[in-house]
Amino acid sequence: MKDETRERVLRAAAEIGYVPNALAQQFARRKSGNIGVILPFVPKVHLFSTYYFSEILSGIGETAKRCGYDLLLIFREYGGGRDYAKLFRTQKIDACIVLGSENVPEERVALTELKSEGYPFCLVNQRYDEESYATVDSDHMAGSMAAVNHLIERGRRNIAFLNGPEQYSNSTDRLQGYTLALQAAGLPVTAEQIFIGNYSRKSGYEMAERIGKAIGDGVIDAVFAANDRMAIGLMQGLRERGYETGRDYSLVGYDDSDSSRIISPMLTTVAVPFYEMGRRAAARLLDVEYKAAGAEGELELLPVRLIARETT
Amino acid sequence: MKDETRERVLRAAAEIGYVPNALAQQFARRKSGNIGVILPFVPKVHLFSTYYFSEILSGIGETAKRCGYDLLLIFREYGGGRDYAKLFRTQKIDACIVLGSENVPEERVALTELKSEGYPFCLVNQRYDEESYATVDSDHMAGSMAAVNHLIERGRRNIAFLNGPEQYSNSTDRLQGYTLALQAAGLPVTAEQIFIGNYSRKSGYEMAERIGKAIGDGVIDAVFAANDRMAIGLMQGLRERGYETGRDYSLVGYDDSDSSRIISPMLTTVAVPFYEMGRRAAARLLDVEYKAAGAEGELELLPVRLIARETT
DNA sequence: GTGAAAGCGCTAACAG
DNA sequence: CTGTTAGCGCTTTCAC
Repeated sequence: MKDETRERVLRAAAEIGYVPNALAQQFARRKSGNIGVILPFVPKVHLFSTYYFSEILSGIGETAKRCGYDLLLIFREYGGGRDYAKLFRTQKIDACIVLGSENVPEERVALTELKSEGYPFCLVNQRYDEESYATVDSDHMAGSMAAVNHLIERGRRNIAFLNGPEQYSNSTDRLQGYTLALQAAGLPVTAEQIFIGNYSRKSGYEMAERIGKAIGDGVIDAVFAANDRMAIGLMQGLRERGYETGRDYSLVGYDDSDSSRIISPMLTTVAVPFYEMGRRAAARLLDVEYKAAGAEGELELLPVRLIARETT
Repeated sequence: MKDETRERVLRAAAEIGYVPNALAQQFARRKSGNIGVILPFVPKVHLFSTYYFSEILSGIGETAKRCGYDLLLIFREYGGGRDYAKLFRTQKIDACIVLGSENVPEERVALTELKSEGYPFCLVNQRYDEESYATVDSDHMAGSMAAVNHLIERGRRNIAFLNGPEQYSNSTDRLQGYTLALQAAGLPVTAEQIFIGNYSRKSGYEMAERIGKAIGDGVIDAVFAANDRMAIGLMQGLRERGYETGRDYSLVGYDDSDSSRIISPMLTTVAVPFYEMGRRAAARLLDVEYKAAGAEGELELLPVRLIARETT
């Protein structure tokens, strides 16, 4: 339109103190301008305390802001439903990112529904091999192989694995990486070397009883833990039993969380680009340029990096 | 209305798969149903990584959900404006909670505007003595006194204080508590004993040079740090210089963060009810019952608790 | 207790 | 390029 007209309108608007009403805009446009972030229910732990979510969320926030979207937080609750599609039907959100998704029946139902109804969504840090959803994940298989290979290079031969629950692709990916690395090195993979926690520090701590015994018996000389929290809990538990990293066993964690740098000895771990994962998930949903750039594949796998520190 | 009518309507709605449109509801009601949470810009640190915000946010989320509100995250950006009032004018939010507020001119302007226009908002963990805003804070003066008294009881006499920037009431409150406790014990308060960091681990780490020297000179035998992150950074820095807690100095942190339990030796600290603070702030804004119960005062001060651990 | 209708403040489509 | 107008899907008010 004519510059002068624009001027005139703008001036008039300023004069009467006009401010557009976002509610009316959203209504008329039939777009909420919100991107929903679905957060899992984590009992006891106040969710964000986990480094993991915090970083991803920050990444999402950065991109959402850049694209003119607001971030709507959806807290799932204990035993609460997963009617993600309803959020779209009621138009509360235009797109959504699912964090902490887990491969259980009701989650699969919810995601299938989202997909079949054509709502834009993206998973972060969880893959479903049966079904192809837009996903941003990191290469945890490679990360796990790197962790185990690192232990092998350090001369360790009896490497235990402290994994998380199998409903997370994170866990199964790591198991695969662990197994592959051992096999490649010609080392046996035995069920007795594999322990399952729940990614909490407490579960790592409690595992110290069994793992400590195995170390004492000389059947384990290193542990690869599927996240830093469990690694740290384990380290503390083992210390109480008189076992020290370095002297009695080597230890590798996963996530490169703040804690891994704080504890002593500092934890060797695998750095995951959580922030970047959040950014990409949001960009895929919101950023026209990013879409145009052809992030074709349904699954993006980001590289991870081993960070060698004192526990190895 | 008649039960039968209700039934009939509900049935018809189910039949045609009717779902209310939240956008239209919000528009017609002139209520967004959103509570905004304003997050400070923290350079470098991806905000949520801080235990502090994570906990508060979880508390807000719990209450918002209970009251039927959604949580809209507002990320401030570097150098970005603080036009909080605009969020209300555009009707994006019905109420808001300001996290990480800091006493600087432009923030005061923004808050004054909110108040003068009568928008409902609440500050968390930051007080303004000049102006009375709805606020939920913890009793950091008492917490600091408890920390310092604890050191005194342990026989320490030359207690340094590693504080944060003065634009946070947190910092000034702690300074006051520190000062009061020393005075009550008849100990001198000298400027040489007071150090200022910025609440980051790095700033604590860097302070180890000066504090280490003071310990070496025998003029300091204990440090009270205004948060755990700085305490931990300091501890690491001092360790590199050959000073160990217990043997060479005592140390008290603040926040009772996860990290305080993870490091070794475990950090004596002050527990702050962050989660509860978030809950209350939200309840004050949203919960009719809570309002009715008469949370009259503009300022709520929650109690904190000293947690004695190994560093003292 | 029920039905009808007038907005809410914008967007988008269309005529001038 | 500009001005006009018909909705968007609900809530609320008002008759009945």
